[in-house]
Parts: sequence; structure tokens; C-alpha cells
Amino acid sequence: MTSAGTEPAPGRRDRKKRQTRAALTEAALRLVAERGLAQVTVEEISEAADVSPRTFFNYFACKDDALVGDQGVAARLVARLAAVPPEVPVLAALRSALDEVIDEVRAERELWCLRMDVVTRNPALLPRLLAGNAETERAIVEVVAARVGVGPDHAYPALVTAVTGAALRHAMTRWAAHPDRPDLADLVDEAFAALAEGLPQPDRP
Amino acid sequence: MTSAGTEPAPGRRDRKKRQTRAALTEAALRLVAERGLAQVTVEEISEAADVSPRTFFNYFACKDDALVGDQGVAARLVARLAAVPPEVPVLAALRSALDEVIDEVRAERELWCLRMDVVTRNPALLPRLLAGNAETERAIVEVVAARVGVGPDHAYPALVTAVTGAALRHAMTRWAAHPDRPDLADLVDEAFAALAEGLPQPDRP
DNA sequence: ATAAAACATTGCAGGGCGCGCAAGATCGCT
DNA sequence: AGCGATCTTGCGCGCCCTGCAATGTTTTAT
Repeated sequence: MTSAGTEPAPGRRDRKKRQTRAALTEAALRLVAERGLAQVTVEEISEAADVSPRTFFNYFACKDDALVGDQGVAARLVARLAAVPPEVPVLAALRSALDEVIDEVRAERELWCLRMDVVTRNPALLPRLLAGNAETERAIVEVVAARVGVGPDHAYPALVTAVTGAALRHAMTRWAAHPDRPDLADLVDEAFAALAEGLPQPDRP
Repeated sequence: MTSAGTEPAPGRRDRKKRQTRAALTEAALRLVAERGLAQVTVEEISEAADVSPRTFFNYFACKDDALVGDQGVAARLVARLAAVPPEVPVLAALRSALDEVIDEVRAERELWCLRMDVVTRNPALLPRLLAGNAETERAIVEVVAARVGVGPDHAYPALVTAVTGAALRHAMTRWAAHPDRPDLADLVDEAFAALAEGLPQPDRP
């Protein structure tokens, strides 16, 4: 069956593209994790992925994108968010929609460990992680606005999007910092719970 | 030793440096606001500020830094935060410490309008605005940790820092978007109030 | 099956960025 | 005035990123 879910047909071409893209990101992450961002050139990454340096830029607009590139996660997040029943509060809905992202992290655990390692060592990359670009943020803002029943120019949707994005990135950074790697879902839950309660100060020990 | 207030002694040299730095940022902002980020070269900025292109890089590590460069705002914010009485809750303390930043924005209103204009048109710059770099964030995290009475590796300080940073950037973006430019302090207050209340959904109209 | 259209990869050329180095100018201090 | 520290500048270099045109491969249409 070729008309399975939503995709029209993979085709050899698309498969090769995905392969090449994956090879480039993996090569980039491994090399940068080893030597540091500045000590790795696009030429070396392309070499490791066995493509021409010019081809690298057919896949990624810049070197950083090979490390934190989105790969359509954002679009799926938006779709998932739109599918959550409208009566669910916004924070809970966002948290629920993140389950899919968390699953993807689980599915490619090693790669994500590498990625977070690279990101924590190059904090300039952090904001670009997961919904870091303007287009994605805008899309999420619109869906959130629709959920709460206000216009997309209202302050609330943008605030919630920015703040929850920060909370998510915080949870992922924490996940990467712990050597024993607790479940990412728990860390995200903690952060979202703190948000929903107004960031109450923890009890002094 | 001229131990007047806090500064040792301005001196002609420092004055010239400040002048040059200011000239570079202003030139950069004006040119980029006019033509767009990609259509302005470092050479043109340096030309407009009447220094050599090489000198530009003695002041800023990259082109972007001339647009969103910190100028020590972060250090003052940290100092200010440490000066807030310990019994004040963290969110209120952060909000209070931001008064100084808000005053600086007021003092250089035109420049900040330009800057926010540039930032909104180039959203990749947004995270680097006001405490966007790793060192600054780390400093704020430490002060917050000390205030709350937990270690700097506890999750809470980092979460609060990341989230309030997002809220501040949200307020500034909103400030820039409004043609009538309401008082920035009010927008920051709104955002912080929403945070403290756990981001309650607004009433549907 | 064969031809045509569509697309991916590559090399080449080039502008711009960012930095290390060393010479010259300027400033602060005694 | 003179010395040391600091700042500016020119030069050169490697790297990033893009546009263009040629080649080869996959897909589609006939």
C-alpha cells in the first residue's frame, strides 16, 4: 500500500535526500562535539558525509543549521497542538503537543545527546533549537491565539509561546546536563508545572 | 586615586572609545534600518563612523554585535538585582532591577526604536538582545540562586532566568510594534504579572 | 521502451566576514 | 620630555555563503 498515511510516495529521490541530510547532520554533530564549532569547516563536514561542499549549502543555509536544523518538527508540533481538544487549557495543550517531540528525542537518543552537548558548549545555538526561528514561532502564536479566542496580535499568545519555548529549552538543557539522563518528559513536566503555578520559590532547605 | 563614585577616571582615551563605539552602533543601526541587514557591509558601517574596517572588529566580534551589543547593561542589572532586599520575591526583584534598563531605553529612545525596528525585521537577533549571551545569563542565574537560597545548579534559578528573559524580550517587541509607543514599564509589568499568576488565559470577548 | 521534463550534485568564481600580525599614532604617567 | 601602554590601521589569509552553468540521475509522459 502506497497511499497509507499522508505521504504520497517516498520514491528513491526523497530517500536519498533524507539519507544525505542525515549524514550531514550526524557528521557535523560528531565533528563539532569532538573539536568545537570553530575548529570544524564545512569542507570537513561535507567530506565526512561524502558530498561536495557546495552540496552542503543545498541542504542548509548555514553551518549552524546542520547542527540544530528543524527537520519539520515544528510543523508537526503545530498540527498536534491544533488536534488537542479546545477545552484543554493552553499550557496543558502545549505540554501535550510536546509529547511527540519528546518521543522523537527518545527515538534518536544518541543523536540528541550529541546535539545538546554541542548546544550547551555553544550557547549561541540554544535559541535556534526547536521552534527557534521566526516562522515557526509565528505559526505557534497563531494556533495559540485561535485556541484562546483572541486575535493573533493580542499580547497573550506571543507571551505564552515565548515563555513556554524558554521553558522547553531549559528542560532540554537540564536533561543534557545530567549524566544519568532522567526522562525528558519529567523535566518538561516540572518546568510547565512551575509555569502554571506562577514560578513559586522553592522551599529553602 | 580618584575614588569618587564607582568609576576610577574617565580620561580622554575612554571618552574617545565610547564615542567611536557609539558612532559605530548608530551608523550600523541607521544603515541596516534603511537597507536591511544583508545589504549593509562592515566596510560601509566603518566608513559612516569614520574608522577603518579593521577597527570595527576591535570593538565588535561580529557585525551583529554592533546592533545588539550589550554595553555593560547586564552587569548593572546584576548589581541592581543584588541590591534588592532579600525578602522581596524573586519575580518582583527582577522586575525592580529592570527599572534601570527601562530608564536607559527611555534615555536613548530614538536609538532603541531603531534597534527594535532592526531586531523585529531580523528575528535572529532577538535572543541576543539584553542578556542574550551565555556569560550574562550565568551571572543572573547565580544571583537568583543566591536570593532563593539554593545552589546554582538547582533547576529553579535557570528556569526563572530563561523565562523572565523571554518575557522581557516579549515586552520590548510589543513596545516596538506599537506605533504610539506606550510606556515600556507598563508592558513589562503586564508580562511579569501574567507570569506571577501562572499565565491565566484571558477572558474571551 | 524511449524521449522529455524535473531535479540533484558538482565545480568555479567571487564578495564578504572575521582574525592574526606588525607598524605607526595616540594617550597616560612620571 | 620621555617611556610604556594602548589604540588604530593596513595587509594577508582562511572560511562562509551564493549565483551560474554543466553534468548526471530520477521521474513522468508518450
